Amino acid sequence: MGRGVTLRDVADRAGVSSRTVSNVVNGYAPVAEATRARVQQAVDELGYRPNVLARNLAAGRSGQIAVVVPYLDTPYFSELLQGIIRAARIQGYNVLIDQTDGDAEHEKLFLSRGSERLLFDGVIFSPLGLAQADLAGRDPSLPLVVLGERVSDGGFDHIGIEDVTASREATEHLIGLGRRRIAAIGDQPYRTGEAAQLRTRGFRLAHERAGLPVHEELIVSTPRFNRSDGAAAMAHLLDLAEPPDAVFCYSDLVALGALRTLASRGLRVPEDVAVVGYDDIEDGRYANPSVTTISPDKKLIAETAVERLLNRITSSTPVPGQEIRAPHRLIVRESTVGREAGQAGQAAREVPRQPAEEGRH
Amino acid sequence: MGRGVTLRDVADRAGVSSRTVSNVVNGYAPVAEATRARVQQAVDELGYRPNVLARNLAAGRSGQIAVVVPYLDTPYFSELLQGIIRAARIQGYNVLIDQTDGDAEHEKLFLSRGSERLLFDGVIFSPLGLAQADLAGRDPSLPLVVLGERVSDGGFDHIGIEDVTASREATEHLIGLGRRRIAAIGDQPYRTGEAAQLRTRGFRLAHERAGLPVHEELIVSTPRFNRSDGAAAMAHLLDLAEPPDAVFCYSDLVALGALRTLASRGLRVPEDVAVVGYDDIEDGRYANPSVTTISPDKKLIAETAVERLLNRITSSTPVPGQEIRAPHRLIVRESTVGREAGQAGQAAREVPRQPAEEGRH
DNA sequence: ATGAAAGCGCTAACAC
DNA sequence: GTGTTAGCGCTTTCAT
Repeated sequence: MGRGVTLRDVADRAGVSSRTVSNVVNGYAPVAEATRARVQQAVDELGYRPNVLARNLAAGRSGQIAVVVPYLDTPYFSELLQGIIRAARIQGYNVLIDQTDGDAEHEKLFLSRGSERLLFDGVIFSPLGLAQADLAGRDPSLPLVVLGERVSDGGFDHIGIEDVTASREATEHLIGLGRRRIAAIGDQPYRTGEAAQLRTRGFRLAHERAGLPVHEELIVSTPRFNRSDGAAAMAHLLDLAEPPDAVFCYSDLVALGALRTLASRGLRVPEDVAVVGYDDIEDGRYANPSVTTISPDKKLIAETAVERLLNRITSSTPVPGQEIRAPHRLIVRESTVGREAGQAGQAAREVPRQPAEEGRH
Repeated sequence: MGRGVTLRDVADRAGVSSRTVSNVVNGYAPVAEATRARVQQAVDELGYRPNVLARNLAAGRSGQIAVVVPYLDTPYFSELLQGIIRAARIQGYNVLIDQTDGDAEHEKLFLSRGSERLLFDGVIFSPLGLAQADLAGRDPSLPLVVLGERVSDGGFDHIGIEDVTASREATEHLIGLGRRRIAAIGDQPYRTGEAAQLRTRGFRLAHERAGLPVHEELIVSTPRFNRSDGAAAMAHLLDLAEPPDAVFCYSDLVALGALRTLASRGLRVPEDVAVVGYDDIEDGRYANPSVTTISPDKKLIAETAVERLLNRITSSTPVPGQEIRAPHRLIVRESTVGREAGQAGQAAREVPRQPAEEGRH
């Protein structure tokens, strides 16, 4: 049953050469209708299945792309991954997953090793531990698309949203609500925390434009962007002499953690503290209260990443690196404006609604 | 830089045959120390990297396993996947991901095609659309481990938890709390809804043992196990003349959706309605209220799945299919017992605690 | 302990 | 249009 039936077997059976069988199977060169039928019949009878490995070896390509993310169980990445897999499959590519746990060494290894040469034809990479500078040490022959906040050096494509703008908008939303002691959770002042730093910049910029002072003690750093970090940071903020009346969280996960702490302390959201997140993961839409957030166009990011990468892979001439900006929106939900009157008691099949949506960019 | 340096190049450089280089690189046969050093030096100088494809073709294995799940963005699967990738990597295997969207045809295709012969050496498969019977039509030569609620037919290994027992325990927990109108969300009475049916059986069993009647109108079916299904089902239940005072949800996602509806309706959890979930995903631990749940040992499931699969792959003799039961626990959290006194106002870095934990099985 | 050589199964020049 | 054939880069008997 398909075990070990080779192209040659089919060729013998059909009384043609392996070349012709190859052509029939791949639809490459034109083949006479009579021959094609004969070959096809032999293929069916023998249950022939091409050996992908051999094909790839001969063709010098693997038909696989690798996706490297820090954490797989982070909703943002799994949602992105889902889009990437769908897009890749349409183009006939398989997707190999690697998870780095944010470890810089692991990430570096992945880029430097053409090691797995031919195991994958290109990489979609979402660095975390890696600093911009580390990207320089990569294998230049490896087609690469980077997601997140690194900047293209010309040798790869980079896709991201306008972090500074988005963060400014998020903060302005809070300011517009009349909040004046606004905290920020997620800053990462060290070398590789570039995403975080952009968000902090936007946070400051919003204050600046509004002529408001930034309360430095309300900017708290976290090692990661996850729930427990958010919960701990929120606890810290609430223990301050003058706690914040609003929080801009650098991820929805952080926001969810913060909400958890607020609930434990018996504080009301948004009355006592308004909360904004970042990423628009599904958890945030169903959280209680639902989370106001910056929503990057993940589907577009995924599709563009695949498209650019395949373009790089198949192009015979070097492709100049592009900086690509994906659009984002601020989605306003309960964690900043509260539950709208009448939202309780809806029709049976109705899903929690997003009270308002404001398109930007 | 690594482009096209072959074994033969290294051999020439070191003045040995390619056989010897192969031995050195793979550490197979014993090699004289002097030769090994010379070869190693040539390898380093030339920046030689083995071509995985060629190696695999020659060796007749791909060094890859495929993992097939219905949805990637479902936390339960992404958490599982994370464990699988880690375990596989330790054994030197790469992981190829496929997402079926629960489509039975897609799932069937995957099993029947030795199509991608040699693209992966085996499959870890979490079927959803596929019924037990469909598993029979698979390529018998493909090493297979099935996760979830199908039963091994002897040709593959199956890993799952005791669904009936777990569901009974979850329901008994609710009964023990004095609830008498207990609903169940997630039943799937059709052919392929086997996981759901087991849970419904456990649900009934608990009632039976307690000498309590099952309120049939409180068992509601859902197409999937996700948040929106849970939210809609809960809305339906609340619109009944006699709404439930407790709900057993067949996944944490369903529970999260239900919680969302309850909050929108202004109902208190657990005072008005107690909620139990299934899967123990991270969202549930940080939800507000945190979700009491059945916690399968995901790490063990992932590791066992990889171990069994690799065993199948490397074994020269046929391995009889095994039925493997992974342990589970009922983890009691706020959604059934409420917030413990004094939980509000804890130390800064403290993460929301699980009020109580009860080991079972 | 090491070398020579035959494939693994397919693709793609190169001929006819 | 179709056959011939030389690899793709590595593993692996079989000698030595």
